[in-house]
Amino acid sequence: MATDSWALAVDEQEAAVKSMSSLQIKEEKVKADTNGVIKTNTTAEKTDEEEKEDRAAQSLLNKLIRSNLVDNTNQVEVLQRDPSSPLYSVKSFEELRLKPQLLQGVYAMGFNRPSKIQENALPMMLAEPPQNLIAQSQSGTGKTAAFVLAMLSRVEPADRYPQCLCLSPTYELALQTGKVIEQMGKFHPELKLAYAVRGNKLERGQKVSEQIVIGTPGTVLDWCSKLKFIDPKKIKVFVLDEADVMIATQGHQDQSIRIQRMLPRNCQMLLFSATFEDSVWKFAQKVVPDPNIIKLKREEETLDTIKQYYVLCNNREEKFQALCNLYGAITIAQAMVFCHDPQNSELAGSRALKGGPQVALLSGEMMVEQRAAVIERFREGKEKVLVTTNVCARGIDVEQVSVVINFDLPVDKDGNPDNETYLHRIGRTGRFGKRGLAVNMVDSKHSMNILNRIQEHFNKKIERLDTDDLDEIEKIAN
DNA sequence: AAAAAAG
Repeated sequence: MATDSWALAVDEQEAAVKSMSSLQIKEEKVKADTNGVIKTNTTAEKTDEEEKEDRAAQSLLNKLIRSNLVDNTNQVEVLQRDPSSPLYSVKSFEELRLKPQLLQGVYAMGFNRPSKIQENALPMMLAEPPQNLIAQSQSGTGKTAAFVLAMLSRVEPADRYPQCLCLSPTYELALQTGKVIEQMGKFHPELKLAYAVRGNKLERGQKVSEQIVIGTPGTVLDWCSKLKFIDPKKIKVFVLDEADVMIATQGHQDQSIRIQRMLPRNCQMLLFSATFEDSVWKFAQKVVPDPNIIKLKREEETLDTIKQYYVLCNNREEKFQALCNLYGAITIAQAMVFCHDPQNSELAGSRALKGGPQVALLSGEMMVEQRAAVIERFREGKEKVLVTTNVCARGIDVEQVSVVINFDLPVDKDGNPDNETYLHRIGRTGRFGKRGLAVNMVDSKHSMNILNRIQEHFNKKIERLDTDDLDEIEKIAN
């Protein structure tokens, strides 16, 4: 019997018929969901503070609504480790038999029905006994909400110690995901969330009493081992967001795996990411025992809503000039400019964008308080352009971002193209069905070569753009 | 190369 041949089917009936393989796959097409429009409540005058809260809530809502709308033609592949168990897929949240407070939280966030990935992932994640899951699907398909829901449904609010642990690759993403957890869990008054991130210090000997912990790898590792703020043996659900960077050798592998080893044997592991490079994918299957696997195929289709261009420059100086020429176009909405390192961000911000009032810098070198303030201002639209590094390449969700500029193309430490980071970076735009624009700056034979290899990898033409032709730029930006 | 630590 060939264990590696996946049975393909257009619907569940066919999948059942074709179950001769020990592994099952389900593939289906879905139609766009047309409902789910949410309106802002614009009644009487409100204080600044209230308005700020409203905006934050609205943006969170829009983000989550999106997961009900975006994945219109995607195909889902489901691979179950246990072929004898039926392949469940839910079309409503009621079918999941969630705690009433949690269901209330789900609906309060504007969810009407599960997104495509959630239809399959939720029953798998909530099954008893718990099963591990590795899931790949592009941004905006409801990954965050899916694993947040899994954590919230497993948690026992009466127990005052950490039971669910979620790791994020960056400080900013941990804050963002934490907000989703808080929102969705807000009808459980006794349920609390702790942020295990840089700058969040506890007294010696203190214990974390919050039931859910979101954090970055270094701090979480310290809290679990050296500082003993968390008893890792009591963790029931372990989530790796942006899982591929979390377990990649060049990423946070060391710390993530050390944390994983401290967890109990029966701890449920959930890995989510938009990208899994081949070797990382294999490693993921090695470190996660008996995983269920879900893939939302056709990741290249995300690129269809994003127009990609490149600008040819002769040297770095010309890149500054080109970026300067683009300023008018990119401030129509909001833009993110990605640089190779904090120094280049600094230069791009000061020299090309003149450190303008609309421009903000964000890099890992900065103090966390400052980082939190900058990302908050950018979310609120107080800054139009965020000049940053790979720290913001993944997961950061700011709806108004319509332009991504790769001031430096993404490369790994050997100087090879970093296709995964490229996809994540340009995925900061073109969301919610909106059009997005990505502009890549090329300034040498070497970087042209990198760009060509990125084109080949995604099999997508990246066209040349002349930054001296302002009419053309205006046209594209609109 | 960036990020990630109370080192």
